[in-house]
Amino acid sequence: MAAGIPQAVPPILAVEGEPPTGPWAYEYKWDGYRCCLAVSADGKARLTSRNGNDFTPAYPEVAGGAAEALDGRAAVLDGELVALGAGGRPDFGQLQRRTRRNPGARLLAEIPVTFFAFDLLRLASRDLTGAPWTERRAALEALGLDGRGAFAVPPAYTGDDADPARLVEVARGNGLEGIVAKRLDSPYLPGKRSRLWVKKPLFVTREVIVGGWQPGEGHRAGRIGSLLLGAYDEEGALRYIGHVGTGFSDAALSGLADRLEPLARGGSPFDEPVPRDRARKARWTAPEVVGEVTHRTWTRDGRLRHAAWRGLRPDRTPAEIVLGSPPLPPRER
DNA sequence: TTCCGACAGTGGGGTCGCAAT
DNA sequence: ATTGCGACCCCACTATCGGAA
Repeated sequence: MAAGIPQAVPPILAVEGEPPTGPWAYEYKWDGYRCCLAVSADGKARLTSRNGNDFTPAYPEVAGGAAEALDGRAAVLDGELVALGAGGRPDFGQLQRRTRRNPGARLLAEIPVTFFAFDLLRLASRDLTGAPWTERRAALEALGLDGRGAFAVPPAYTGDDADPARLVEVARGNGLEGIVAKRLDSPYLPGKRSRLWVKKPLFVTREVIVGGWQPGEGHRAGRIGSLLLGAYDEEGALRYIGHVGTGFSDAALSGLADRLEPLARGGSPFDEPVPRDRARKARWTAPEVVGEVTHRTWTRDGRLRHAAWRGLRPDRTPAEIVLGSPPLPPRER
């Protein structure tokens, strides 16, 4: 451990649920890497991931700019490392393109990252984790970090500004992940999942066509591991839109196996190539089963990101499942 | 008694580095 | 040179268990 740098604090984790009303603050939920930034008084800094890995070398503009931004004050900050893409929206795919070990200068220039500081856990020698959120927030804002170098202090809404329903709508309209509610009097509980923070992520519900499946492993060996999903484009071609491997109960898994078994066929039903490592393990089926999934966004390659199975849609026929039809807005869940 | 939080284990998309082919 | 694999990141889930409420 380098001398002088305060120890990283494991992040407090939010539970998922409806944002409470009352003595709560609301912030937007940012799509990036949750990180702890610890800075010593002599300007040394370390960026630590949620699982305790050292991200300092991968994002030198954050650690390197910390000393200047803090003007020689030792501090420990909780925040989200975010890559801002088109329109200033967080772009997780861009963030992933930044290497961990050997960040190249070219990539650094092309993909700037910003550290969104949203909590202050230590300032100089003072431990703030036991202080209420309002006090920590005031101390964070007093640091004047917002807009300095790679740093931002995203807004927090309290009092009259604090209308979670409206903030959810704003988040939806701006392509953000959702909102997080934090109780005004809450201390910071390092490493704990706590009801003091409540996150409300946004999801899209989408109907999909099942074009095959992949066997499971471990305690799901001999059963379905994941489903290969598709949808028709406007030209009537069945496009491959990714996999879903979670959200099934044991009963749903068995039901799906029964439903898909008579539809087995030798080759892919998709009208475009499925990635080779996926196709290798695939068991193809006729594209006759329609189901429903939730997901957050699309990847650059047109795959569902963070998809979860919701259930069969026997009321729908595959021909109805067309991409490019009016997209459903993200739905609250 | 019920409920909640923590944990383990399954699955996804993605990137990078390294070893095997 | 290509491929496969693991280690990381983000994440959504199910199933289970023990302790708190």
